[in-house]
Amino acid sequence: MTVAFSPKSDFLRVLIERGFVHQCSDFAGLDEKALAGGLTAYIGFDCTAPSLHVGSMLPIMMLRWLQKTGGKPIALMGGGTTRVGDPSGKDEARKLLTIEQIEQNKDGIRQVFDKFLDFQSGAIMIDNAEWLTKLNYIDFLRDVGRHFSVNRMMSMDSVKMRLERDQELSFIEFNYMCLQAYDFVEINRRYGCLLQMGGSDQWGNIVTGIDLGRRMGAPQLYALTAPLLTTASGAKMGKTAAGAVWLNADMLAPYGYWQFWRNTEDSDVGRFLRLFTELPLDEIARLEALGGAEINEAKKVLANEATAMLHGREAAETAAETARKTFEEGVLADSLPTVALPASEAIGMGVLTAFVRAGLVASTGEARRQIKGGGLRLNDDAVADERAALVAGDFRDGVAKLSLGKKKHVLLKAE
RNA sequence: GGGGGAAUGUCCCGAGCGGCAAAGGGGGCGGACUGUAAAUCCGCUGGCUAUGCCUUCGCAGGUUCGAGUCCUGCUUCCCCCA
Repeated sequence: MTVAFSPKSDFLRVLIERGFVHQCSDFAGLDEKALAGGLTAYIGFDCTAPSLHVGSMLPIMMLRWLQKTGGKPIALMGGGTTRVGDPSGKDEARKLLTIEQIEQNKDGIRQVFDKFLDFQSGAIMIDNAEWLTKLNYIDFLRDVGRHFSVNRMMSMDSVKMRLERDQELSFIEFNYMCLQAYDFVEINRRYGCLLQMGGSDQWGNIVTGIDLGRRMGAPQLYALTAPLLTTASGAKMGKTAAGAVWLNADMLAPYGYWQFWRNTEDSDVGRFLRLFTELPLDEIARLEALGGAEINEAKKVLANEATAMLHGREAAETAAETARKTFEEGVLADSLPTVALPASEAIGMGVLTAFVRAGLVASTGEARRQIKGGGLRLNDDAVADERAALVAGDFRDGVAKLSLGKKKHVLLKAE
């Protein structure tokens, strides 16, 4: 998406240059506010999982840039809205999370924000449970509900689509918009926040909030959305074979995170460097221009920078080194993911079981199939016999290397 | 309130004359080719202590040697009429 507007403020300039901007309710007006300094903006995050995943990196980076350009970022935890459970999507009797679970999730998510935002100097994290749970239905209807135009909500794309397709749109879901809109007004009232950002799918909700603000006498509010991120081949970002690409280290080790970025498609490298690193644009332009196999250098830079920001420079370097040894030298790197077993159990264990225990395959049946397809390797030799067992000699220095395909390696350690 | 449809492999979509571990796609995984890329081609895509055994077609019963398929009841969803 090319944005024609030429901003005067650093905030908008950086966001536009780097490709964060999809739509804005009023570029000129927002630019002015940003230029005046101290712009406060927020983004909402769900608390449905104990960690955010890469899909959330884009909004997180927007908050980070806001702070870097002199603004005040607010990370809003959806503790209140998560309690209702977002009903969008159709099937699934979705289980409601308990309040304790939500609190735990919040703790996990907070760890990530600590790395990207500076809470000592202005950034804040809030939870909409603080005000939403205290709402009284009658009061809410009287003071807030009357300002919502159902006509208008019916005309929103997300709603129209559902109606046209005869898909159910539950009352809760409809109310979700109202709560989210109310959040915006409430956050403005409490923190003087003028801007809500989010993914492009949030446009309708944000604009509803602006509308509500106007009717409730709030100052002019603004919306800014980021493009929905897909890879160049159209897949949604953030899912890989191993599952979601989590941001918390205890759910995905730095090595795995590094690998995720390293495996970026060629045509995504430049875009991702702009979005997910803070390298200067001319440097990125240089990296992006690399052709052929040289583009791999750009991918390494991307992986290093992105991992360093999340897990620290040291962890990034370790991951890079592990990858270098593993892929470029074919040497066994002792920092690969490791699964430890008692020696008594490990030696004599069937290969099928071993790969299951290492977490590379889900069942012995899958292991069998992978062997047929030549996908499993033990110490870099293809496993040919599914009945083979691990012997003491397989453990060099107590460690055997199990591989699935070319990229996934796990060390099995006999203790 | 009346009438007519629908629910399939625990990722999704979807075929399925009483012999079914169940067609076909998408997605995913693996192999070949490469550069840890893309594109392309090929294979795989219920579980297990495995020439066998066990569990799967909304739920519960029934008919049958044998049920995803036929019958009955129930649940949920959709459409038309009121």
